[in-house]
Order: sequence, then C-alpha cells, then structure tokens
Amino acid sequence: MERRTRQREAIRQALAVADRPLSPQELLARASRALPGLGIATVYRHLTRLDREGALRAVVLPGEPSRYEIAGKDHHHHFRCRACTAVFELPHCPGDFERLAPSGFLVENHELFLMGLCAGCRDGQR
Amino acid sequence: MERRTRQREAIRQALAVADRPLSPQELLARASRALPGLGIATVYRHLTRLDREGALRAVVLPGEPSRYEIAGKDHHHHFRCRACTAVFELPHCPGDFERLAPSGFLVENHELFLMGLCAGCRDGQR
DNA sequence: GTGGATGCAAACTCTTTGCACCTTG
DNA sequence: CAAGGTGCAAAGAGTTTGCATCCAC
Repeated sequence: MERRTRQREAIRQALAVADRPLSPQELLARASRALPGLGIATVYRHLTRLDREGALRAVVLPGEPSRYEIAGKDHHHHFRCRACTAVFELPHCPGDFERLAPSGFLVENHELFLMGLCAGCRDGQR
Repeated sequence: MERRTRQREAIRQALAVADRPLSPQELLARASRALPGLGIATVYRHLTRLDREGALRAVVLPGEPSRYEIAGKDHHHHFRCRACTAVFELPHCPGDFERLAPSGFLVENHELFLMGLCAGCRDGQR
C-alpha cells in the first residue's frame, strides 16, 4: 500500500508548480529546497511510480535527458532552443494525425517537437 | 581533412541499406559483418560526424535508445506500435509547423511520432 | 511493530575521451 | 612521413539497485 511521505509530497509539489518540464536533477534541486537531504534515487523512484500511475508525462528530446511534467495540463507540445537548450510549451496542437497512419493502424497518441532558436537566442546571435 | 577509411565506408553502407533506424549497437553489429574488429567508439565517432554533416538523422523515441537513419530519404516521420514495438515509417508530413511557435521563435526542424497499434497487432488483439 | 520508503553508495548502461598505434594521402 | 583515424580501456553521465535504517500506519 502507498504511504504519504514528505519526499513524495515535495516531489509532487515541485512538479505541480513547475512552469516547464523538469529533468530529474532539476526536480531534485527544486524539491530539495522544501526537503533538504532528499536523494536522487528517491526522485527516480517517484518518477517511475508517478509515470506508472499516469500522474505525469515524460518529455523525451534527442540528446537530452528526459524531462517530466505533471499530467492533466491541456494537451500541448514543446519547442527546444538549440542554443540555450531551454524547453518551451507550445499552446496549440494541429491535431488530426490519424490520417497520417497507414490504414488499419490505430493512432492512440502522438508527440510533436519543434526545434530551433527561441526569441532571445535569435536576438543574441545576430 | 577527411579520409576515406574502411570503417567509415562500412558504417555508411550499413546505414544506407538499413530498412529502419538503427541503434549504435545494431549498427555496430551490421557494420562488423563487413569489417570484423570494428569498435563501438568508432561507430559513435562516425555517428557524431555524420550527424554534424547532416548525412543522417537521429530518431529518438520515449523510453528507447536513439536510432539513426540515413538522411536524404524523403522527409517522413515514424509510428511505433506499443504491442510489438516495431517502428514504421510514415509517408506523409502535414508540414506547416512554424505557426505553432511563439512569435520571434525560429523553427528549424521538427519531430513527429505517432503511437498506437499497427494493423497486425490490432487484429491479433481482437 | 511491520512493511513500505529512504539515503547512500555501488552497479549498470550508454556514450565520450585519452592515448598509443595504424593508415591514408 | 605527417595528420587524421582506430581500437582499447578508462572515464563520464544518467539511471537503477542492494541494503541497512527510518518512519507511516
């Protein structure tokens, strides 16, 4: 049976208030502020569990560690800036991806990532 | 300056004839058939380099090791079946993703994955 | 008090790097 | 023969696991 522990609450809370997907290390840093001494292994254990429970969503980008965000937000996708590596949420989803699959295939889910330069880095590089 | 070596050719060739994206280990296994003794470090070095040259494309799926495929195929995306884990190429791309990004952002690239059940697994589960 | 949860450190896996030797041009 | 390339092994980075201890119930 599942216990309510300070660690679990600190991790859930840090994920809940995050404005963007967090890597395990980022999550550890944030949750540690509320609960010093928290271990990275505990973060991973809860990420695994929350994922199994469907309470969070993994955001996987090429060449980057996985990031996690709380489930239940409006459906959206992500943009990663190749210069600053920050990941931004995108408000819209074009939808209608079912028609891309061969006939007979069942599309249950999809992932879309955009990559490029964010407004800040685009300015800086000019 | 860049040399033409047996290793480089074996790796390029294995990628070129692959029918699906290959992980570094799969690529090593295939290229080793043409050139026994090939080392995994060399595979990684060439993957890095080919990627920099734009000669290949990384295919990253949540929870799976990165795979690589030769560039220059028609632009396409992938479908992964959650039952048999096979990855299929999709012929079309809806395109026009630039409008999804916030203004000021530069979209250079995008990735789209569909997930669900392929025709075979859908039949089998019925 | 009992069994799940935790922190630490070691183990693992995947990828990168240092270095001596080899190969291409 | 010079400079880049290679294989090996060691080093890194990220993640998982074993285990003694802790603590929620």
